[in-house]
Amino acid sequence: MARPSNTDERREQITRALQKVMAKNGYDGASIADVASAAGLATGLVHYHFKNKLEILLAVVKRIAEAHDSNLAHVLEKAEGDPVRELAAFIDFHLALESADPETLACWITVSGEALRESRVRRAFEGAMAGTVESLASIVRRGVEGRVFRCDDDKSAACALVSAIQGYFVLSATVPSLIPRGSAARAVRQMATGLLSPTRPLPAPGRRS
Amino acid sequence: MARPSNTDERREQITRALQKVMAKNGYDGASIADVASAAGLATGLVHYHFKNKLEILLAVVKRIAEAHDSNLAHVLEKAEGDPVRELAAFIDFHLALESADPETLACWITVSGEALRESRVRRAFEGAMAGTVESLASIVRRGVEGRVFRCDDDKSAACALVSAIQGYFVLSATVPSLIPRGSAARAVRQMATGLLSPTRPLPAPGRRS
Amino acid sequence: MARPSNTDERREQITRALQKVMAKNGYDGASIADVASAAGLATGLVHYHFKNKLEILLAVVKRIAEAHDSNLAHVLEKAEGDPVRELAAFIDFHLALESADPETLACWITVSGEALRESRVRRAFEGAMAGTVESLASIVRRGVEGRVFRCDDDKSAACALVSAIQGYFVLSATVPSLIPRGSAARAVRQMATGLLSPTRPLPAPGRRS
Amino acid sequence: MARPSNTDERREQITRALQKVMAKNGYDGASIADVASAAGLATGLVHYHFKNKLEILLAVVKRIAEAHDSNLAHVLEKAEGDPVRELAAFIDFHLALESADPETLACWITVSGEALRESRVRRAFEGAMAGTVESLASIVRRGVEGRVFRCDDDKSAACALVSAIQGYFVLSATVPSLIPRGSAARAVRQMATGLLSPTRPLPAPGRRS
DNA sequence: GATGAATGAGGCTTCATTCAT
DNA sequence: TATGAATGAAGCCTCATTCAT
Repeated sequence: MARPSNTDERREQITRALQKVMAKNGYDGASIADVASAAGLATGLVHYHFKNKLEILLAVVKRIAEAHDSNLAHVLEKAEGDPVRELAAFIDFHLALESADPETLACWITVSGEALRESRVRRAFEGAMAGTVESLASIVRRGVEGRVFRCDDDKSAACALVSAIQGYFVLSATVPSLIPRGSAARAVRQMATGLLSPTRPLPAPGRRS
Repeated sequence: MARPSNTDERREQITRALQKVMAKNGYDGASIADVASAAGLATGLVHYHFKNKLEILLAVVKRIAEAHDSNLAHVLEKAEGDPVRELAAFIDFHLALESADPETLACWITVSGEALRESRVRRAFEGAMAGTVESLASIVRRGVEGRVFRCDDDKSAACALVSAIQGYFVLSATVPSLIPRGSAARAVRQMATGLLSPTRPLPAPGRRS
Repeated sequence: MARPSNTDERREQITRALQKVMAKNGYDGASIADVASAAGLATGLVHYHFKNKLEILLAVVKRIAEAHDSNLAHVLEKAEGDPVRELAAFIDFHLALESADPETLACWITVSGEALRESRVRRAFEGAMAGTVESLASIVRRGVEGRVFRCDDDKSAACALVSAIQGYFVLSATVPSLIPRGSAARAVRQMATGLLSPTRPLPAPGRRS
Repeated sequence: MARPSNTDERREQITRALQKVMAKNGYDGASIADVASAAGLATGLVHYHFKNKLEILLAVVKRIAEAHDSNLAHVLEKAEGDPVRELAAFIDFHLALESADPETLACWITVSGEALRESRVRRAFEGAMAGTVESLASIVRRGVEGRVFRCDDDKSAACALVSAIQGYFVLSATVPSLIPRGSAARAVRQMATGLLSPTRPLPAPGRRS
């Protein structure tokens, strides 16, 4: 008797549309009209499915974070619990910049900018970053336990590598020509070496040492 | 009878004002009215001294970059040409986050966001980043020449360390609680070790090894 | 197979809901969505039972007027046809403000505002007021016939007392603190005294003494 | 050197415009665009001179109240301190409805409606009503002191007459045909008679006189 | 140089009403 | 009857920029 609810689809559509528009125009530059039109919907419908623009942004952050976490988990699985290979996979997963989705990248930089001033965005951003840092810290910790890494502060080490990754995101999204082609993952692997003094070299991507 | 031109003062006032307002509200969120009021000037005057809002932003970028470069140069001078001490000084200069000016930090993150979509901002941002990378690359190069570092790609190494620094900027401005207190400089020094295999340890700040 | 029509119930539900919402938010401030939700119905259903928002408002006016008239009639019955007691009952019925339903009161003020500009609301409002005035005029008339009142214009007298009552409605709904507690009915009874068996006239303006 | 400020004129223009538009369309029905166009100004200018729509409404209330108070004071002056004449003048001033400005009248009813739900409007409305009541109460008090009135509660009496006046406002603005032509002032004068030198009281409800 | 009023486009949001199911 | 998604027109407000003085 009633129309079946398609709210979830619509919300997904709208979220995707904001992500796309925001990557090009920024958050403030992404008007609801733009978003609606990118989603192929009427303007009013956007506010039927989202209370306001900020909620869409939060949905975008959630969306990106969830996709990231799930992809990362998938990649880590292949390392079969070996911290050395996990670390390498972690780095390569994040810094295969050539094959990265530039839209998501730009969006993420934009999100970090909004996190500066909107507490709810900050919270969401923080959650995502904390999760990523913790995920890496756990790899480090297991490596230390297994005597393949040496490190007295896994949190700091994880945070440093995540910072390097985030910094590469910024550079590759804004001034990619500054990054020698293909150098990112390799350099971060070397930096990880400095932090963790691994007993055997970190494997390069694709290679299964 | 002509009044002495005070254009430079005014431009400086306005630039400083945008920097302040932008740190809190972002670039789009910084209205000319806000800027004028923060500068203690009338609205109309802003557009007398700047063609439009973008020009003020470019002036802000220039201002921050120049202050950065000059401060960095000053800090490096104290290392008396010793690449090892210069590298340590470079890292400490950027990552003494506790004493950093949060306004400038937030502003810089914001600028990187604008660089994503405004070509002139991107160019200015790129210039600043390129200068910083090159400055570090030159330290590395001289270290390699003097056999205190080992590294076959100074550009990549410099870029990696600058990325790490930029990443720490983002994290410290948005989710500072994620960074173990005081860990940033130390961790980056260790990462530099991995990149450059220095013959003697990088000195901690203040210590003259 | 036909479902028994519940249109009347639904219309009543919706009408009650508008009355409630309107008391708090005014007519323009009462969105159909608010009304539907207050009625526990789906939005679309409102327009199934009412052509448009105005029709609901008219139903509200009708509802309030009918309840008023029926309650008033009931109260007057107790006076057993004695105009003096009827008059007192009429006044007390309207001005027992302490026990009045504030929702209906606010709603009535709001209706009077809409009557200013919507002819159909005005007509409905006018009908209600005319009925009330006539009901009071009839009491006065019978009092005059029975020599318990003196008054040569029952319409004017009734209108004056109804005005006083309406004025008290406005004040008690907006600035109740201005009305000395419990004074309304008493004062109007005294005013009725003046109208219906006056002692000496106040001089008209311009006349001295 | 600078343009002379004309803010006061503009604010007055805008306030007058809202009063005019609001009399016809109500407060919610008076769009800023309507107001601007009625004032012969650009839309944006309205918000340059007023923070928001509510502030304009408050200015309207203030405007009406001040004009009222000043006109009333002027009228009362002519009564040369004689309470009896002052009372008559007070009543006639308010109830010369034939010569009243219908725009202001409608506006005042509308204001009372907004006072129901907006605390700042309520405060302003209350201030105006309290002033008027007090002004009348003071007349009554002096009349009692001078033995020309009998009344043990000047506040209640003043409030009753002001209610009657407010009620006449409502009726004359919405259903003028209900008021016998020219009866308002006369009837209120008679009601004042009842309040201020009553002969015998109406029986309270429940009592069977 | 300086002031601050003026302009008008455009942004976010709300809403009455319609419609497919 | 009932649902709730969909539409698109306004409405309020902000703002970069211009301009008269």
